[in-house]
Amino acid sequence: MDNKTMARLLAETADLLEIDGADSFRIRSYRRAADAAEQTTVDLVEAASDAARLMEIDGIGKGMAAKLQTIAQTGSLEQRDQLLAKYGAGILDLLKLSGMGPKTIAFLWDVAKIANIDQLAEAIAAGRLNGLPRMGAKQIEKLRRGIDDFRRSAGRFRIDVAAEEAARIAAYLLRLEGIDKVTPAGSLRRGRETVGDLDLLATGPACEPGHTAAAVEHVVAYPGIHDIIAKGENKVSFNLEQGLQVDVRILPAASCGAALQYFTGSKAHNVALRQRALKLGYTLNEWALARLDDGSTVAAATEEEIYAALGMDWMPPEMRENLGEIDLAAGHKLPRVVALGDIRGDLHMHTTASDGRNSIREMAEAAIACGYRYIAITDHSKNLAMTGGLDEKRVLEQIGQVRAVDRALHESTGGRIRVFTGIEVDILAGGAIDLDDEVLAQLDVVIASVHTRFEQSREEMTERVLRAIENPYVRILGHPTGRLLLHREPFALDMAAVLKRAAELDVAMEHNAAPERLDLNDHDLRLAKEMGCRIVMSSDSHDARNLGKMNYGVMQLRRAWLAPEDILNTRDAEGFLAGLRARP
DNA sequence: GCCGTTTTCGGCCCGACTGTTTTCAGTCG
Repeated sequence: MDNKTMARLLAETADLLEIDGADSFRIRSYRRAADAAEQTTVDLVEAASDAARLMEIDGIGKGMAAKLQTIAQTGSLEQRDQLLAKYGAGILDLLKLSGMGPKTIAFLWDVAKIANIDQLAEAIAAGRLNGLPRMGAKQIEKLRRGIDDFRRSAGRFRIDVAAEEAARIAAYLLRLEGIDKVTPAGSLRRGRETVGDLDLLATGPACEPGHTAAAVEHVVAYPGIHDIIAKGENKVSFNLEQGLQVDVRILPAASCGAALQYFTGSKAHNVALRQRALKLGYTLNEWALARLDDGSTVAAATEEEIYAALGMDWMPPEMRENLGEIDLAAGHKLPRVVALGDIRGDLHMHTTASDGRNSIREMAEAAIACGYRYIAITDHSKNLAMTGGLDEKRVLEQIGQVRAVDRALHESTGGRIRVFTGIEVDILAGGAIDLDDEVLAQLDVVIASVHTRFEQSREEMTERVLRAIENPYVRILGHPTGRLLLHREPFALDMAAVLKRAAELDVAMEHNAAPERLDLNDHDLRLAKEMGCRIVMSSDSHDARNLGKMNYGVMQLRRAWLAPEDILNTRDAEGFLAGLRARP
């Protein structure tokens, strides 16, 4: 049991209590405790032996400490179990549907005993929701669309979630003497936003042919396994508790490169590569690149050798989608794609002034530790009231604070870092911005983001965003598609029109590296480049610890073949500011 | 259920937007 799981149990209890109509402040306490459990660096299971230690954590009181102890001991929580027994496990899925909140769920359970998504879909199809209070045609249509969205994403996992699982399993596998290396392959390695299953390649003395029994037994003993799908001499497949399927392949070191290449894919890339191999008189499979005539191995131990034997340069996994990379690699003309180390500044982050967890100075110091040369502090503006967003007066105060930190750090670190002032303003109906222009004029970076989801037509949504970026002080369009991965479809937005206008107005597009967002997808990013749109990579950190975590976002940029020069914040501070739209 | 006290109970982030209303409940951030 890790902190994350404990946090999940508390959060689910909060959801269930909310559906059950419990006191809203008590529910908030569970949410706070769940957040605290997820954020804390204290190992909760270890600390559970001493309630006082748990209570030192902000948001954990006497009651929560006792509950955490129970979870640590029994792996479960009574309130949650009872409510799940009452409503069924599927009730929590309903909460994931767009437009479905606890009140609606409770209501539908009361009047129609709807307890999961299938029952809701069935009730809609049978017209049993028609005529119910607050259930008009539009509301029902919204729920129907929510179900479609949910089902489309079912079975896929966000890349960061999958990567964490992969790391956990890898750490476990490496505990066996004789497994030296575990490498993730598949869509995880290619940097897809979501992955359907995990491919892990294990090598080492215990993975050599004829000696894999101990390794196989070690794999099947992994504690997180829900059920085992297949178990052979060099492959074990299983499902994890959360439904993620994992294939662990046990491979001889000699075939490592061939296997890595083969299982990384993509399928289309591999098909094209095998065709090329055949033309050259070779055959390529997961064991080796071999000669067709006598079957002798040409290359197998590393990917580089295999690509080289095929007359090609090695390429990053993100590029392997058969979109022209094979010919380019054969002609030694692969473009250099951006890497994490190219990013020199982070332009979107929050502090305790709104909903962040750290001060301006702490963010700046964390940025230095990441090797960044500049950051911008961009708290929420007043319209996002629940985050404690800043009004005009507080923005002006914060500008002073940021400048002071900038000066102080400039002196103490010898110009190691620049701290820019900024704000993340909200785009209101009609494209209005929720802060006065006179205040915006004083900020280095103004990010305009759409936060609220509107059930508006594509035309109206697009118009709204186009209006917003016409504001002369808006320099970056944030959350351009407003999507949250796996939860919601992106806003219906004419991205081509938005990108074109942004390019004309010199407004940069933000590619938000937060893995739940990754605001622009592969297609949008390619389009942005085509349109000559400036792109800014940012972390949207609410915690200093997330500041350097742009790896998934950068993988996305690489998938779109973007070069360092396509990204504004690969430049130095002056170059970055100069690349942004000029302030009037 | 947590917190901070005026130390034993009262306060706890709130504004925009939608749909179904006809004055507001529910969802979202």
